[in-house]
Amino acid sequence: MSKLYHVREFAKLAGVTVRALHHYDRLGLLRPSRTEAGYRLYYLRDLERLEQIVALKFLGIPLKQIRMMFHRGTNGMSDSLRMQRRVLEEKRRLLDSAIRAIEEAERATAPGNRPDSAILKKIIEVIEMQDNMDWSKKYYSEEAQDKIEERKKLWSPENQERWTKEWTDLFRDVEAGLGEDPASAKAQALAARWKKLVESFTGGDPQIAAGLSKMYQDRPNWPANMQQRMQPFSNKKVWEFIQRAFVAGKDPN
Amino acid sequence: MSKLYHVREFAKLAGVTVRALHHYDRLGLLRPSRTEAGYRLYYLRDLERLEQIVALKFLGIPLKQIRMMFHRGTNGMSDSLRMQRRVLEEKRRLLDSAIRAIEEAERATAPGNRPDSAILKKIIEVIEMQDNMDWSKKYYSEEAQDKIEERKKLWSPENQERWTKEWTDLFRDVEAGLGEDPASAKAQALAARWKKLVESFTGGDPQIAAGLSKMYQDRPNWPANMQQRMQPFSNKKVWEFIQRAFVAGKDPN
DNA sequence: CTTGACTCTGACGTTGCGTCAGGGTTGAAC
DNA sequence: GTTCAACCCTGACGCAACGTCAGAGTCAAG
Repeated sequence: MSKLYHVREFAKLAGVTVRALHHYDRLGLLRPSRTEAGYRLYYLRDLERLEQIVALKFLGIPLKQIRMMFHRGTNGMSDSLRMQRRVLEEKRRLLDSAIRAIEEAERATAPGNRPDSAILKKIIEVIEMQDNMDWSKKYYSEEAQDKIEERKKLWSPENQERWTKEWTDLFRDVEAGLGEDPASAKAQALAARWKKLVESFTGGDPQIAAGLSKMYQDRPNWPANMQQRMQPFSNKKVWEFIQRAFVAGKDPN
Repeated sequence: MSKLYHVREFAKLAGVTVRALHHYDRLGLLRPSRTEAGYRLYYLRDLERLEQIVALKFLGIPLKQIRMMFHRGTNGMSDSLRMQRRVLEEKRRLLDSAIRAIEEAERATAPGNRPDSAILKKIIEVIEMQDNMDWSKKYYSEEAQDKIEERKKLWSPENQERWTKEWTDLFRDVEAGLGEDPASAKAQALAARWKKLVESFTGGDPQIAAGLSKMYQDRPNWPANMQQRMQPFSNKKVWEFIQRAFVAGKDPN
């Protein structure tokens, strides 16, 4: 009874190409029987197998692994699926952030036809910010993360540029004044500028400030590109000077 | 001034591998100068280029296309990005449905360690339902789509199986009774069963019914696998008979 | 001069087929 | 019996973005 199919028929039946069937045959995923002349012959029960292959492929599972799943048919299916789900979720994370990067760049450069370089700069900026956010997350409590999300609304490109400039300037000024007495008016003025800049990030929130501090403590474990970007601010003497200035300011006897 | 870098240094600086730099060189994406001995030498300005490449690659744009974007630097950037966004969004759709398929299969087979074949069956079922939903969408109005979403809650595996069986049985019964008078009690009973089954899908909603009708009219354009699945219900005489029975039922003089 | 740390090019491997190319098979029409 | 269209077969190369040797040259230090 059970009808026999030649490749083309069978392929159409399952919605795949002939070449794919050849491929699965060679990989040992689905081996049909043969006519004397060597033509492939498929039975209907092969269709079930093929549908399973197609389904697992749709889930992004590599053919070799599919073969293994069939081969040593030990019920490892659900484990494989759990793993695959995590793989796919990770892929989705990356996809999402790529899409968001394009969206933000489009929004930011929408008015007027900016030159390509401006768009690219924006894209790079967004991507970098995303993965900075990503790894810096671990330093902040859940609540602090939410609050940062709130404050991100203030992070316009102009503001970011301004903050960068202010930090650079301040750092240079402190470096130049390292000889001063930390309790001096000059040093206190620098400390005040410093405090204000920190607050422009924390918004005065103590939880955000706590996370920021934790992050700073963990400098040695920062990813390479972050260390790179923080290079201009790596002079330890500056940090120590500001630290002393704060102490001197708080305890004025 | 502007420092010169050897491959390894430069690669570390940008967070890519040496091999990748070789590759970009060969593809003409980033050609460094060379020492007399043939060693690659990178300048700092090459870093900017490289960062752009990495960024575009992150967005999933193929290297060849990146090269073209640089090469004929005509401001096609924003167009490329718009296109790429759509590509990525499509990918995300597929990813999402793969993830949903796994999730649903896990939920459906969670209690107890089902054999692999049961899990696979569930996966296939979910995938097929998803893309049926996908293409059938175009036949329904927005409102009808929402209502269908509502009614999908009733689509338990048991119900689906039951409906399939009832349709198959009914179709067979009508086929057997094609000789009857459409106005006869027997024919009217069949028509009533038919009507009830349709309503089990539409829930009596006229908008859903309208979409269903549109879909039926468009049979010739159904995707192959759907035609395949509808094969058992393709006997035109059955549809015509039911049509006549409905007419006879409505107009009983 | 040797050694260790780099660098170079060339070439194969990976993933899932698409796409020829060269050559049999089959069933029907002439 | 032949011929023709329509299929079928098995290689083998191509694609994307590098990873991974392999064999060989370069450079600075000891």
